[in-house]
Amino acid sequence: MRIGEVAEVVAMTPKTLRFYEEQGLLPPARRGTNGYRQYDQNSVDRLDFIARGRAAGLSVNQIRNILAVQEPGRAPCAHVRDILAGQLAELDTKIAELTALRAGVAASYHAVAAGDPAACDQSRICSYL
Amino acid sequence: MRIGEVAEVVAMTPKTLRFYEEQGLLPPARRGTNGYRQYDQNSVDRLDFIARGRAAGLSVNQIRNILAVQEPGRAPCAHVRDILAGQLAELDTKIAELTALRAGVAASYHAVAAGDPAACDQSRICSYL
DNA sequence: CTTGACCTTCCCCTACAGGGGAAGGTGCAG
DNA sequence: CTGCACCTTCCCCTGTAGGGGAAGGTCAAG
Repeated sequence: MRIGEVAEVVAMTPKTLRFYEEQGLLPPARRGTNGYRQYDQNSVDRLDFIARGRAAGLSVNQIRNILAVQEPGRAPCAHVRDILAGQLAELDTKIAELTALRAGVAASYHAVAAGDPAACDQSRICSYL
Repeated sequence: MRIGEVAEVVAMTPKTLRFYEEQGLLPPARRGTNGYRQYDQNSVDRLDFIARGRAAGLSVNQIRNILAVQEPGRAPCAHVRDILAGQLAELDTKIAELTALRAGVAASYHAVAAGDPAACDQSRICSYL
């Protein structure tokens, strides 16, 4: 398959596939006599895997780490599990921080909303923040 | 206070303070006769607010929107309230997105953790992601 | 034969949030 | 007076995840 066909199958662009190859997420593609990259079902599977990782919020770097561990030896799943656990912890922290900030903004909002609009209009200055 | 002192107090660098000023998060600093920027407790308070926002994952742009509301002499309270409401909605959306992503990652994590390591070894790609 | 669609490499561009370091001015201590 | 730490502006660099478009090669069809 040519790069454009594969790209369409996996819902990416040729640019993205070349980028992933350059970044080491794909092995250097075989080339035809014309120099065109040639792909097969293996490539599609790998790209689908990459797409799932991206959808799970993993960075290209994290995915490369996962893929690199597959090559030599064993236990890629344990590695994947650890990376996902880290991802969960990161998300939990971020959610907690955002929730705290939301509370702060909500407090400001209620202070403003509870203020007397007349006083505000008079001074043209919002004094409730 | 000089820029370096303030930077240390708020655990940032002088570079960052100049960057925030350039980006409109800080008003253009007063200057001494020598051209040095001069800061006061107001600046520190504002920078602390910015730091909390950044720590919560808000972009400089979002923080600027929040801070623009606090500029005195500008907007009536109704407008202030609306902008804060917009910020709240944005935060809610972001929290919801992160929460959904967390659920997806958690599902993948449990699938991997519950998976058979043998099956993992067989396929070149972790089949549980 | 030529057109159009595809492919190749190459370099630059985006937004984000600053960091590095140069070249030059300032202020205080020894 | 000199050294050093600090400040100023200026421009370029980093990493992320690609996108835009140029210049040129290739292939199938009309």
